[in-house]
Amino acid sequence: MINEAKKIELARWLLDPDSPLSQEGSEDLAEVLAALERRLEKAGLNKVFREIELPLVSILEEMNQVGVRVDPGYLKKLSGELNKELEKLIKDIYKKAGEEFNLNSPKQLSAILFEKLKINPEGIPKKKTGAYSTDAETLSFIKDRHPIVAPMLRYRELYKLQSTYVMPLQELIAKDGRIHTSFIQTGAATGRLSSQHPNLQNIPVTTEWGKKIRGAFIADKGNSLVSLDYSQIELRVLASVAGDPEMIAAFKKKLDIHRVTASKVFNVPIEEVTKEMRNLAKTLNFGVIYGMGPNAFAHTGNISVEEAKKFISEYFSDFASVKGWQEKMINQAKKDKFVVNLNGRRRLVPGITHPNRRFSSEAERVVTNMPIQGLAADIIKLAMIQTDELVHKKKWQDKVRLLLSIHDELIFEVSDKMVDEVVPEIKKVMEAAYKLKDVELKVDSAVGKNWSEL
DNA sequence: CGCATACGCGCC
DNA sequence: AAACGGCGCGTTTGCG
Repeated sequence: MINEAKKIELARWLLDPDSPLSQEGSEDLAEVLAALERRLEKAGLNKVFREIELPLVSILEEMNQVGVRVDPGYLKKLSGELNKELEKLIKDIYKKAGEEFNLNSPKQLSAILFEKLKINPEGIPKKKTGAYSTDAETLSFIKDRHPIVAPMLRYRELYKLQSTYVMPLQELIAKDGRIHTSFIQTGAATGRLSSQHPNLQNIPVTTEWGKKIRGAFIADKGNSLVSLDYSQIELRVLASVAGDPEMIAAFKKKLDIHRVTASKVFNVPIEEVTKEMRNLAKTLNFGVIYGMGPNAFAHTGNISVEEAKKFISEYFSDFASVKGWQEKMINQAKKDKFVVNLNGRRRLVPGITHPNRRFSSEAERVVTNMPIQGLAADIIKLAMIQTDELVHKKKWQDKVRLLLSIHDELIFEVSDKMVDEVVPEIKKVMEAAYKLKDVELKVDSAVGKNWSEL
């Protein structure tokens, strides 16, 4: 049974997912809930409430309670290795700076780099406090201007891993040897889940040292970790909701979507798409989902603003339905002051008619992004519910446990003996969790003894 | 002193 | 000047 306070929280969040949810209220809960349920009904949110959010409550509680096993000895060793590396870097940086300073202070670092060491600040943006930026992008940009920069970048990378992951994770291992995150159902305005204390949705994956952290997350004895992730779920959702024939055809033919985009915007046959062209197309594909403008695209893609404009306009002529869909969504939102996804999940966008372009543009990006991100979120939630039903139907409760939900992937802990039988079944359920018009869902899976093997 | 903000950065 | 959607978290800094 779900208590009334929880239902009220969910109902309020569905009605206005951006508003902060302060619990409290000694009123008559039943009465408050009844009123909210009438509002949900009127807003077309009944289905999302009853068929997605309510069934998810107990699943999330179970996940939070189960937790994921972490190897404390492994983390301790990793921490020692990181410290050793950090020591070396700190010495080197102090020597090259000619003095000691707080390496974790962007303000002090900025003073060392651009005042004391007189590094040429040309082309370097200033932050709002007036100091030159020292973020990773800036440092990479000036790497050749002074030998202090490379070790500083390295320090940043390793210190981040140490302070955000390796140290805190050790503290958070419970008596059962596992880390218990809290998945927050009302944590994201698009309908996604969030994860806190710790956040297990942003465990490093990119760098070599980052991957090592994933190695600390292990399966129980006699079990394996299994990940199942939706392939290109947001682009598939976009293709479907925009009804774009070119994108739909690409997915039907099981082509690499970024290569297809590259082939179209560069006007070359698909075999002639280079890595660079594909990379730019990938940036473009994601940029469209995020509502990226020419400025941001030029920046990310490392091209001129003029070129960026050309690529974007080429993209929208190649995928005209995407443009048409975005305009339709924006026009509707201007009338309604809210946007809904295919399941009726909504987000209020009062800023859509704001006279200041900065605010109206921001609202427009929300309007074109939320229906995509929010439908993808619905799909993974339905997958959680339906895989849970599968596990119960098959009486696999003791053999298959859902541990993590990371936006487009689910991670299970599965008894070794059951892996071969279970994985194809879960995959099947996930791929059928939601019927997207004209586009199939595709799920990839991986099995390992720890998270870094997945 | 605690707290909010700025900055930076990890993930999808 | 300006930066593209959604998050959570560690550290520094300045404010009350």
